Amino acid sequence: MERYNFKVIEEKWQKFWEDNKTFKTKLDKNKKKFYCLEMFPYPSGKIHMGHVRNYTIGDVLARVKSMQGYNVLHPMGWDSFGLPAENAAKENNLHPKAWTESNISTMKKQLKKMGLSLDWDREISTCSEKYYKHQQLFFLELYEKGLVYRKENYVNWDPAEQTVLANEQVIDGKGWRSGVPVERKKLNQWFFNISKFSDELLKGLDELKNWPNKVKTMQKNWIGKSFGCEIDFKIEGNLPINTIKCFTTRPDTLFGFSFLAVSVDHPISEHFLNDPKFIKFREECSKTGTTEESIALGEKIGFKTNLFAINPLDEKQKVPVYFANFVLMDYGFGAVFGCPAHDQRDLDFANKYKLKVKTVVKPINEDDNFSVNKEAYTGPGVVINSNFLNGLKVPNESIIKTIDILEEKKLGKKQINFRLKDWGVSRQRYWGCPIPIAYDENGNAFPIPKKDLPIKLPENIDLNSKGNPLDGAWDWKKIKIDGKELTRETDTLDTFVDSSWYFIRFCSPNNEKYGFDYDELKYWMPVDQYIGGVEHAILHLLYSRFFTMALNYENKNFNLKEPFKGLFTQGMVCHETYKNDDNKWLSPDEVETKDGKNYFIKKNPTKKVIVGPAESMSKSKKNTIDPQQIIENYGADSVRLFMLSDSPPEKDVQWSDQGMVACYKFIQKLWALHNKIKAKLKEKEKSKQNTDEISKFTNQLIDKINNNLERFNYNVIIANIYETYNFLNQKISAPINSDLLFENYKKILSIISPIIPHFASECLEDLKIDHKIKWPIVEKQFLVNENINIVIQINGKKRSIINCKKGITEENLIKIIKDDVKINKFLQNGNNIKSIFIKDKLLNLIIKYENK
RNA sequence: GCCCUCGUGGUGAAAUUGGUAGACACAAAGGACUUAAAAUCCUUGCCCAUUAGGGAGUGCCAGUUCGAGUCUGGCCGAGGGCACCA
Repeated sequence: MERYNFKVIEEKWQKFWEDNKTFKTKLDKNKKKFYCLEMFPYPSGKIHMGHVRNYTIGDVLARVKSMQGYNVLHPMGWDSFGLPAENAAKENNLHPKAWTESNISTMKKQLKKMGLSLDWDREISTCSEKYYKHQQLFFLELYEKGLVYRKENYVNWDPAEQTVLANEQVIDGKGWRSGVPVERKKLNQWFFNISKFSDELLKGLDELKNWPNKVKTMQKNWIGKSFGCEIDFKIEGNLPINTIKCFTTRPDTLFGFSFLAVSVDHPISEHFLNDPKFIKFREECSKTGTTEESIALGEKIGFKTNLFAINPLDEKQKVPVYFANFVLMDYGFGAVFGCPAHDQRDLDFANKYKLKVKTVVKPINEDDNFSVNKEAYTGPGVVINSNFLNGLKVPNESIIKTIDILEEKKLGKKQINFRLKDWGVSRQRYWGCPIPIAYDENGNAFPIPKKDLPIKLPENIDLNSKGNPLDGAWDWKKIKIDGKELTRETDTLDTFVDSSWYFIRFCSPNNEKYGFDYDELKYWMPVDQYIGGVEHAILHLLYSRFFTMALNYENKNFNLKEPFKGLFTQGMVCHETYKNDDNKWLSPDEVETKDGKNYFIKKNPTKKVIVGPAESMSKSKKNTIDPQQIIENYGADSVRLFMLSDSPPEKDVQWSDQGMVACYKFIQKLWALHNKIKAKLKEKEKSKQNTDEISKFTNQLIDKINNNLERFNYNVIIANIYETYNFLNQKISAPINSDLLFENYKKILSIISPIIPHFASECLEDLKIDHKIKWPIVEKQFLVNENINIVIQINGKKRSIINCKKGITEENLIKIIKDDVKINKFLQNGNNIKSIFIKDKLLNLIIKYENK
């Protein structure tokens, strides 16, 4: 027998699949569809282990569904706009387009080496004008529907990338990609009106039964719906300000009112612009708002005005008005009423400026003298010290009643507020989708006529200019529309826009007229199973949901609200980290170990290596393993097997060289077994011995795997396959009926084929079985076992296991166990006062011992 | 601070509805084959016992139950998300 030569065999089958267009998909209304999609990659240069894991999980599912008779759409493309291309262009003096295309070509080859069942005829690339021309048209359509608008706004400015970031892209006050503290800057920006769909985005989550709760919770928190009311506070003072509007979720604490705080960007600030002290205060706020320390400390600072706010429920109560750094202009009305006793933030502020703290809610168990000093009380209880509100139950009754009172007196009204803000999509960079808008000399915006689309990116451009290279592209910028001289918008769209509809494009990737074809959209969408990293829980997944709703808005033909019916978020691939004594990262290639505990530097084996914990693979920590190397060394099937072994797919998996080798060896063992089986089949054995055993095993295996597939327990499926090997390898030495062996082995091969497709195809061909094999159907009669193990417990403790006929009665079982040595001794000195009998499973005898 | 998830051998982990805890694999130790190594195969796995067997045991403490990894309450620990959101 020859060793299994994965190099030859994998190449052979990959060529076969490509030549035969095995995975090409067409719309076929007679067949049930299944749309399986993995998040498409950014073409950074090479594929990484994260891709390998993601695409293996998806590929297994796509292949299984296809074998089960579904018409499977399983496409792949490239999220190919983005800043790294511009940076690489500067470094290597290579145009972003050339750099991107070269990366795509490399990565495509790598993906093909994995043996994925992808329909490459549907390949798309977001940086291609064939793709983005439709995006520009969508932009104009949304503009017409009023879902896109332009406004001057404070934005998150990333000084390293010289561009604007969306709120979602700011993490701990830093740019999500650059890691540099974000600054505040006022700019004219294009926005998508995502907040219009706040409620819909929130409610839609309830319908997504096949989404992980974790992701739904994250989106729910991000949308941040809160129920409360708006209140107009009357203002007294020497300025022409009559009222300030506030939003509050706790109107029931109005009698604890002690100050009113507004944002420095609040409209009333215009009355203070002549006050140098205020200007200075405002500068301080914009600085502290984004620096690291201020976020960590959360220090509250205020600027006292000479205005006073009047409590609407008690006109005698007048409190000072402050500007405060903690009040955000873009939430609520940019103003809050301060009740320090029942809000920690307000309490911190009140303590700093020595403001009154009046307790108006007490916990149920406390008496009326309860008072707050250092810690605000935010829990449930009863309203006190609040005149006509006294005695109301906090929170539900008190809040609803107070709102009723305020509405009745026309002092306020019920209000629901969302945390979700509109999505700023303007980016000051070259390598992105141009925004189809131009301006006249007064800055008025004009949409570019649809017939003039696409607006292509100019290719000759000075990438070394500061800021956005498009600003200097005068030939491109100047245009004439209907005789009017206009200047193009030079900002490009956030690349998250590109990925917000690519799953729709895959349905009709070659439709030149429009972004999709309604017939195809209707057949393929929604995506049945979407698979990707949990890091996109909010950004990409929320934007995609919004974009789908926006396309659906005022369009009866579209008829799709949620793009992803099922979502699965896989864990990351981790690896130990290594450092030398200069605290510099070392790659796994640079270190070696003999005992698996102590690591040394390869070039200098006397130097010890500091081993850090396993972290997700990243270039900066140098703890990456190059999939290409691994595939070359062990083959795609081995890597696929390893990616699914050991850890459940939703959890992080730790890379292990030994684990990888074990998978490689297992395939070799499977090949040896295959050859033994092949030899056995040639014997044409007619034996009827143990004929049921192998059919039972196979059918129970199929049943188990079906269940595990449904629950994404891929690691358990791999364990089932190991069990199968152990079983067959043992049974093969005894006589087996050849016909039965063939039938069952065929089923077993079909089950493993989605996981290790090259290997399985080779074995099938070797036995002259058609490679287009179907997923086996469980023959239910084999799921039943005639003999069964029943657990015998004495006082709840396992004492014996009895093998007997299925369906045995309690009486007969008791008769049998009386002769069982292990059990008998427990029955000797006691009375059986009770027994619990679970048919075919368990018998628990409760024995009372006397004299004990 | 708030919200969510998770704690099972030396390691990664299994265990549909409460019913044989540790499947499957990695590592380790011992053994077989071999002149030797590699490869392969077998055994072991916490405590007591020569064996037979027994005991403890799923982060900790209680509870419900004939029976708890699984259910309930409290505590401890780890990871993730959000964070002046009024």
